[in-house]
Amino acid sequence: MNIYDIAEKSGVSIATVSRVLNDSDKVSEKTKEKVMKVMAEEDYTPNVFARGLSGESTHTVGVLVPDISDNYMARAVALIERRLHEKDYNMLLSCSGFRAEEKEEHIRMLLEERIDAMILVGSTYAGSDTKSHNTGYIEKAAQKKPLFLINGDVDAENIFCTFSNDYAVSLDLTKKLIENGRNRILFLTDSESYSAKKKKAGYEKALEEAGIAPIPSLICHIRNNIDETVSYLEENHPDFDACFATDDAMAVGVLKYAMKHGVSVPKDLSIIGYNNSELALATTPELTSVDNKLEKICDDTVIRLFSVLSGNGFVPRRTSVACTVVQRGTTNH
Amino acid sequence: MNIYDIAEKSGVSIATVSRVLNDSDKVSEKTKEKVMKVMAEEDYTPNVFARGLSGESTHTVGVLVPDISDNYMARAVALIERRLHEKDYNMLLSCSGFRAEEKEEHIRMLLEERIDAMILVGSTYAGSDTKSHNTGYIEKAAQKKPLFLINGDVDAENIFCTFSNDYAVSLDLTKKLIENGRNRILFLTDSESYSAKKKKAGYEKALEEAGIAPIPSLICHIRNNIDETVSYLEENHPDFDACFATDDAMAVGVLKYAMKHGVSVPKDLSIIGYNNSELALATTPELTSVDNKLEKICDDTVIRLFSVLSGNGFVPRRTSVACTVVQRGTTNH
DNA sequence: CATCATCATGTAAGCGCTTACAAGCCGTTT
DNA sequence: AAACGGCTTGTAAGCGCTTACATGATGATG
Repeated sequence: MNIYDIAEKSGVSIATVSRVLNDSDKVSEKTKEKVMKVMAEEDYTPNVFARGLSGESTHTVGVLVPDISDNYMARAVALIERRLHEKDYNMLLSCSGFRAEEKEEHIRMLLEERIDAMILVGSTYAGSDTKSHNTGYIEKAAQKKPLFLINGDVDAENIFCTFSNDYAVSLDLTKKLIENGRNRILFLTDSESYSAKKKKAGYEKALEEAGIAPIPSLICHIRNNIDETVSYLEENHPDFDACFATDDAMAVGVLKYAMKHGVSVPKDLSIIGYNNSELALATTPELTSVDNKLEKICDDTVIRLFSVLSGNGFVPRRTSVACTVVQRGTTNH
Repeated sequence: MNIYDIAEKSGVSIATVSRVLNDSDKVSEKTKEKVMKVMAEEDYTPNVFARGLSGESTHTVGVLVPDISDNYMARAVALIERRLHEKDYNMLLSCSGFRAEEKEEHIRMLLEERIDAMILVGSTYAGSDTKSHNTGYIEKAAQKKPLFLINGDVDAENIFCTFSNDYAVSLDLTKKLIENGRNRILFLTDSESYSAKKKKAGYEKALEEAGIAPIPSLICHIRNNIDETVSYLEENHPDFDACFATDDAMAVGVLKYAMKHGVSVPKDLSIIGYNNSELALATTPELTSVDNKLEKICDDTVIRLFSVLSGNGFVPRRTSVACTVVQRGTTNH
C-alpha cells in the first residue's frame, strides 16, 4: 500500500496525495477529504524511508544519556518521550556511558540515522567559561542538527541549553548548614558533570564566605551508589557533621553509615541529597533533597526543540530553571 | 558524500561500492581494500533512508516499555541498548503507559518506522492458557516484524518470549513464610502483568497446599509507589504478619509503615520485595528481594533477536530464566 | 585454438516519497 | 471574445541505495 495505490483509488495524482499528507494549503477541501477518506479506509501509513530520502523531516529525535538506569535520567527520558510522542515524533535512544570518546561515537551513530534534532541529557559539556572540557565535537555535531543540552551549557550556534540554578541552590544550602553550626561539611559527588561542578563551586563559595578553609578530605569523588558510598566511608572514616551529596543514592549511603554507627540524624549530622528521587522516601528518617524540576527542564527543552524545527520565531539559547529544596527528616532547619 | 562520490574516487561502479558496504563475497580483496580506504578517507556513512527504501535492514529495533522511569524497566532498556549498540543497532524507544489501547497505538507507530524487530518489556501479554487478555493486536503486529516479549508469553508464530519462573519462586517463598509460622501473608501487586499473575498464582497455591484459606483483604492491588503503599495501609490497616510484594517500592512502603507503628521487622513481620532494585539497599534493615536476573533475560532476548534476524538456525520461541532470592534483613529464614 | 565456465564488475531499474515546473480550468477584465 | 491571473492538479525528476541481470575478463578444457 503506497502513495500510488491511494492516488489511484481516490482518482488523483500522487502529487495531490502527497500534498494532503503534508497538509499543504494548495489542495481544495473536497479533494482533501476524498483522499483522506481513502487513506483511512486503506489504513495507509507513509513510508518513513521514502520521506527521509526525499529530504523531509524524519520525525525522529535522537536522545543521548550516559546511563538510562540512573533514576534521574530515566525520568528525563520518560518526560521527553511523552512530549515527543504527543507530536508524533519518535525517539532514538542511545546510552553512551560517561566517557567522552564513547559519547562522541554515539553521537556520530545517532547522526547517521538522520534525526531531526538531538538531546543530550546530564551533560559534562560546559562552555568556554569553564574551559575544562573539550566541547569541540559537540559544536561540530551542532552544525549538522540542532543540539539541546539538558544541564549543559555550551555557547554556540545551534546549541540550546537548559539547566538548573545549581550554583545558587548549593551556595544557599551550604550557607544554611553553616548557620546551623555545621562546619565540617562532607561534599560527595559522582561525576565531572556541569551540574556537579556548579554544585561544588557553590559549596566552596559558601565556605569561603564564612571564612571556613575547605578540607580536601571532605570533598570526595565517589560512585553514585548506596553500597559504594558506605564502603568508602568505612574505609576513610572522614570526620564530618553534615553532608551535601550531588545525588540521593550517595546521601542514602551516608545515612546508612550514620545509622550503623549510631550517629543521630539530624541531631548530630545533617544530610542533604539531590534529585529528589524515590530513594529519598525509602529511608527513615526521610531524606531532605533538592527537587531540580526535571519536568520543567524537559518541557522547556522539547518546546524549544519544536520551535527550532518549525523555524518560526526567535528561540533563546540558554534557559535556567530554579530548583526547590524539599525539607525532610535528615535536616532540622 | 554519497555512493556515487565513493565510486568515482575509487574508480569503480556504485554496485561495487554497495557490495563492499554489505560485505558481499563477490568482490576481490584488492578492490575491497581500495574502496574501504576511500570510504575511510571521506568519512562516508551510508544513508539509512536509501538503505531502508531499497528493502534492506534498518538496523533499528523498536522497544516498548510501559514506563521508563520504573527502575526495573530502565535497567532492562539499558541492558538491551548496550547489546544492540554492540551490533551497531539503534533503539527506537517508546513509552506506552499501561493501557492496552495506548500500547496498540505505540506499536503501530513503531511499526511505521520500519524497524527490523520489536521488543515489548514487562508485558501484560499472556497466551491462550490465561485467556485473560486480548493479545490479538500483538499477534497482528508479529505478522509484520518479529516480536520479542520480556516477561510475556504468547504462543504464536514470530513471537519470542523470555520470562522468569515467577510461579515457582512465589510458591516457594510463600511456603517458606508459612513454614516459619506466618499465616496472614499480605500480597501486594501493582499490575495485571503476566509476571504479577504468576506470582499471585504461586502465592495462592502455597496457601492452598498449606490448607490456609485465602483472605481477600490481604490480596491488594495498589500503585507501585512507597507513599501510596503507606497511605493504603494507613487507611485499611490490614492484619498481617508477612508481606510479599511484586515490586520493591511497595515492600519498602510496608517497611516504613511497620517502623512507624513500632512493628518489629523481621521478628513480628517478614517482608519480601521483588526486582532487587537499589531501593532494597536504602532501608534499614535492608530488604529481602527476588533477583529476577534481568541481565540474563535481556541478553537471551537480544541474542535470539539477532538469530532471528540473521535467519540461521532454529530459534526457540519460549525461554525461562530462574530467579534467585536475596536474603536480607526483612526476613529471618 | 575455439569454447565455456567462473568470477569480478558494471548497468539500470526500482524502492515511495517530495517538489519544481508545467498545464489546465475558470472567472474577470478589457 | 480574447487575454489574463489565480487556483488546483498533474508530470517527472531526483533523493541514495540494493540487486537482478548483462557484460567482460580470465583461465581451464577438449
